[in-house]
Amino acid sequence: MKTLVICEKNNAASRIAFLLSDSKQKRKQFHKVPYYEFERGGDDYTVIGLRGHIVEFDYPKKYNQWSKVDEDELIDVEPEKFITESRIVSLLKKKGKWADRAIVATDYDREGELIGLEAIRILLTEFPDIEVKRAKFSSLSKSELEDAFNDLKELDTKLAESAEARQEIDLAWGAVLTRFLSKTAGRYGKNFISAGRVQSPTLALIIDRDEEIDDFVPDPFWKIEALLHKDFEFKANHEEKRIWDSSRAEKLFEKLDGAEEAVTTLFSEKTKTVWPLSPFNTTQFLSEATKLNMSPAQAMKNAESLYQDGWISYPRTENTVYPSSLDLRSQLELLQDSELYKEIAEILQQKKIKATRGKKQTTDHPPIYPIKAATKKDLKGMLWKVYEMILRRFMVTVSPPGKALIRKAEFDIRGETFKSDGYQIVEEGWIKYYPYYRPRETSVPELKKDEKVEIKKVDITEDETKPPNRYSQGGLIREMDKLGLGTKSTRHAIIQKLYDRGFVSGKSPTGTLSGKAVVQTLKAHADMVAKPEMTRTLEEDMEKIAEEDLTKEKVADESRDMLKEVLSSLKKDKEDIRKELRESFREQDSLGECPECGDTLVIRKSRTGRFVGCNNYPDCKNTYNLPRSGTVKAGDGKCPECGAPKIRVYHKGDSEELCIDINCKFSKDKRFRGICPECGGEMLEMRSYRSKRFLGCSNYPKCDNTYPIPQTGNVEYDDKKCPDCGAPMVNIIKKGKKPWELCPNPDCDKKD
DNA sequence: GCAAGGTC
Repeated sequence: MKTLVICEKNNAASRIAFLLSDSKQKRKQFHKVPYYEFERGGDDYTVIGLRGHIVEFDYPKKYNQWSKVDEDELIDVEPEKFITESRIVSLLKKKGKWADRAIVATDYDREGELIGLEAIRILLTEFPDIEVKRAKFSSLSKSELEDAFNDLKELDTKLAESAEARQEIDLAWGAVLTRFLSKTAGRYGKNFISAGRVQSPTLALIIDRDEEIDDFVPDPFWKIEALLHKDFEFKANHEEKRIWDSSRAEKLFEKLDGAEEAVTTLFSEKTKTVWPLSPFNTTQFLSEATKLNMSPAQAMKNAESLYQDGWISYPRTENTVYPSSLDLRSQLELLQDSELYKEIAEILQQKKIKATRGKKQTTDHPPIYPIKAATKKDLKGMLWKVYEMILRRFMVTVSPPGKALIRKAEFDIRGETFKSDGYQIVEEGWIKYYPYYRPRETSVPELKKDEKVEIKKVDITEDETKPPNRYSQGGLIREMDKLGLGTKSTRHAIIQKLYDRGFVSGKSPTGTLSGKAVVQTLKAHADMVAKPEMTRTLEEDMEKIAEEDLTKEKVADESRDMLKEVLSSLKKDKEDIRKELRESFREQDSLGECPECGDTLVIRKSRTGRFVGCNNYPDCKNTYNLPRSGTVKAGDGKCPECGAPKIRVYHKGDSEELCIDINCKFSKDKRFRGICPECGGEMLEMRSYRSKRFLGCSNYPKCDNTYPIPQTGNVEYDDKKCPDCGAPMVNIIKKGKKPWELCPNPDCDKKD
């Protein structure tokens, strides 16, 4: 029998072929798509890896013009499937012609079932006689695979259909709401306003937290602290940690002022085991990566690249328990060739190597761990940082626990009770391998009951209650995980999307005016998309579809009816929504006040690029040119030269403040680097379309003299001219290196 | 120029 095996991705295909053939598989290619062939039990096998979904679910092309299609009409349009991976499809067809049987061996989950079905549908349209089977396995181990292929099941079309229901619902709600909001606010092109089942509740989380912080009213309180001394200085707090009443605090302090001796009334100490951390799954990895100063999206990008190049295991996993098939000792031995060989050697000295286990145990993939040893020479920059964190996390999970000494002491000072809590690491264990975790230690000396302790001083300090913290990006990933929003593969991208749309900004995402306005509109008219419940209901419905208690059609129709109601409510208040959205976007995009008419200056797009225009156009025709590259935001105040607003231009890594009028003296002075030796004009520092900096003559296009300057390091100028060619000399200042001076002119003889 | 879900 000729068997075609269909896998979720090439990596899985290669491994499955390897394991089923006892490494006798042959790798082949068709239009650069790899596949694998071997013989097993007298049958011929071909294994193909897909690339996740090979078709895209979308509306027919003729509905692409937003202005020509009413959203009401769109709700009832039946989407189609478009092939997105044509090379894989042609390989499928070529092998379909050859095969008698197809075995779906994609990931054993809902989306995997649909990915398999998509490939099968393509096969069956041309070769309806192929027998279809499903291999169900939850890890890519030899024994599981053998079992699965010896006991083939049927493809679960109901499960796949439940995933299709999700696709239909997500597209309908996403497209209808996105188009309605964008059209209503007049935001077209890449300025569109989006909404969706996952992104909108996530945005609402951020906005809600912002509101909590804005509405927070701090409550003042006082605390009284004694500085004691035995062997060393340590602190003791009054048993009332927060004293709300100022006069009571005052009285207490007066009572204690001048006290010289504290009497120990209680002392206890014990040691506590500090257990090592559990293995990394995607959520925990991304959340930890915040400590590397990386956004989840950047961390994921680096992890994917490490995975592609064979340094780490699959980075998209929910699992926090290593499979029993992973030999921890030999894995550590293998990793000894890495930068951290010394630490790994220490860990290997344990008689027994045992790994910690996290709470989540799934069988999709193993937790993230390093599969190949790397040194700093192999990996640079952020890649190394991410690899090191994954390596150290793996080391920690197989390291001995630490020990902490916990001391509690209570004192009597003039009839008042004071308390000290000590926490000290006495055995580092795993902690020394993991610099990302630094416990806060406080020392309390060994004491005896009734022992008298010297008081250095007693302090009273005023403090106040604090609002909750903003979500860090890592914290947001954890919250989404908890609420079931998105998946391990999509959460980082969803957060990135909120940034890209301008709904949030800052390192810890904070809502912008437009983000706030969008959430407000959705809460008023489409409450369900702004809440995580929509996902929860959808999950329940999908389960019912898979179990045949509901049909996909029924679920989709009900959802469409709900969407219709939401849309009519939105339409009823369209004018209010328009006002609200426009106002917030105008304020957000504002670069300041127009000096001609007092209205708002905003960035406009033209065919050739961008410029600043007045919101009062056509009544006010005031415009300004903008630099070609960089992100432009409102600056701080007005230009001292001409009174127009200042702007701030952001480039990767730095920013500069200029007058909105780049031809104004203020802007020119800021960019002035010397005199052009060709025409006597001014050499200004400029940026190319790609944000590359260079020196250009202010008389362009009359004079086209330019000089390249270094892209890294700080560049300074000191009015010196090159003695040879007259170009302004450039001083380059790089971290850890002596500053050096150079002539930027590539044609200059003095260049060295 | 729409969503979210796979994967590169």
